[in-house]
Amino acid sequence: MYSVFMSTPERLIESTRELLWERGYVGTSPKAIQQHAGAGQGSMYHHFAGKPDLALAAIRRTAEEMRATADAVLGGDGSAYARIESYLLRERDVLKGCPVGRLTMDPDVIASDELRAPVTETLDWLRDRIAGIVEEGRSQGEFTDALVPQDIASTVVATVQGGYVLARSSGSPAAFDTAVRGLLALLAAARTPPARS
Amino acid sequence: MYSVFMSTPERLIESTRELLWERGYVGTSPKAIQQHAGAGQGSMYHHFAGKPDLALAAIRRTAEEMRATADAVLGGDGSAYARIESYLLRERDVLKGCPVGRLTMDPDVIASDELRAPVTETLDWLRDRIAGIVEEGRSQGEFTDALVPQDIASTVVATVQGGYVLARSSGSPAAFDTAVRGLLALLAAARTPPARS
DNA sequence: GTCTATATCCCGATAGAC
DNA sequence: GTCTATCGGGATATAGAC
Repeated sequence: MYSVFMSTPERLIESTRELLWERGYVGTSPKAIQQHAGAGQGSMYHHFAGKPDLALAAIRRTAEEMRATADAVLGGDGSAYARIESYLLRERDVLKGCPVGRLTMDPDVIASDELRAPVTETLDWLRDRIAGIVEEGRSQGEFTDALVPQDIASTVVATVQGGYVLARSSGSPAAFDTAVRGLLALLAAARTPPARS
Repeated sequence: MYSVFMSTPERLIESTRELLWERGYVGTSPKAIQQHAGAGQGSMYHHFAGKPDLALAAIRRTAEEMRATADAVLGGDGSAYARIESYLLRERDVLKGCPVGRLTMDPDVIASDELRAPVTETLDWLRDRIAGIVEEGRSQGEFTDALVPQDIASTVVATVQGGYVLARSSGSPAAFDTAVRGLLALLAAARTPPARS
C-alpha cells in the first residue's frame, strides 16, 4: 500500500489519516489500520499506545497539512476578494468531505479534549486568517465598512464546511460549487462600487 | 425513558432517532437502542428487520419533522429577507448538530441508497424552498437581479450546516451565530437600496 | 521490532421457549 | 410480543516468544 522506504510508524499514521477521512474515528478499527498499513498487531502497539494515540498523531498531521495548503492559497496575490475567491475555488476532494471538519461529527473526538484540540485550532486559525484578509480589504476601501471581518470569515468557513455536506448529500461536487457561487455573488455585492479588480 | 403509553416500536424509533443524532449510524448499536428504549433483544427484532430497517424509520421521521419545522418558519410573514432571517435565527440545539446533515458524514448511510434518500430529499427540498423565497424577493425588487436563487439558497443551507461544524469545533453555539450574522450582513448588502422593511 | 496467542467484551443477528 | 440462549465475528487490547 505504501513505499517500502516508508517506516512502519509512518505507514500506520498515513493509513490512519486515510481511514479517519473515509470512515471517521468511531468507524475506524485498529485492525483495519493494521491491514491498510501492512503492519501486524504487535507492531502497532509497539509504536503507539493505542487507537487514541495513533489517531492523535494522524489528526495533528492532517490539521497541519490543511493549514499549510490554505495559507499558500490565502497568501497569494490580488485583492482581498480575489484571494478569498482563490480559497473558495481551490481544488478539493469534495465528495470525501473535509478531513478536519468531519471530525466534529465524531462523538469520541468531540468528547476528548486532546483529539478535539487540533480541530479547534485549525478552524480557528483559518477563520482568523480569512478575517485578516477581509479587514485588509475593508481598510483598502474594497469592502464596505459595514462588514465585520470575523463574521464574514465565519460565513466563508461555514459555507465551505456546509458545501461538503450538500455535496455528499446529493452525491455530486456540483452542490458544493453552487453554494460557493452564491457566496461569491454576495461578497461581490458587498464590494464598494468604485474599485473593481 | 419514555411514557408507558408509548408502544414498543414507537420507543425504539424515538430512541434510535436520539442515538443517531448523538452518535451517528456507525456509533449506534442495536444493544444501545434496546437499552435506551427499555426493550429486549427479541422485541426489537420482532418489530424491525434489523439495524438498517430501524434506522430508516428513524431517519424518515427526523427528516419529515425537519421539513415541517423549516416550512413553518419560512412560510411566515414579512419580506423575503425577513423570512430567511427568521429561518437562520430560529432556535436550534446547535451543539448537537443537524440531525439530518450529520448523517452525510456517516459512511454506512452514504453507502446505502435507501438510508441516504431521506437526507438528500430533505436538503434538496430545503434549498428549493429557500430558492423560491429568494426568487420572490427578486421579482418584488427586494434583491438585486444579479442573485441566482438556487445559488443563494445553497449558500444559506451551507452556512447553517457549516455553522454546526464551527460550533461543535469550538464547543460554543456562538460560532454558529457569528457565521449567521456574517451571512445576514451579506444578504442585507444585496438588497436594493430603495425598499427596506 | 515483529509475531502469535489469548482475553474480554461488544456487534448484529437467529432460534425457539413462553 | 417478549424473553433467554446461542452464534460467528470484530473491537481493543495484553503477554510473551522470537
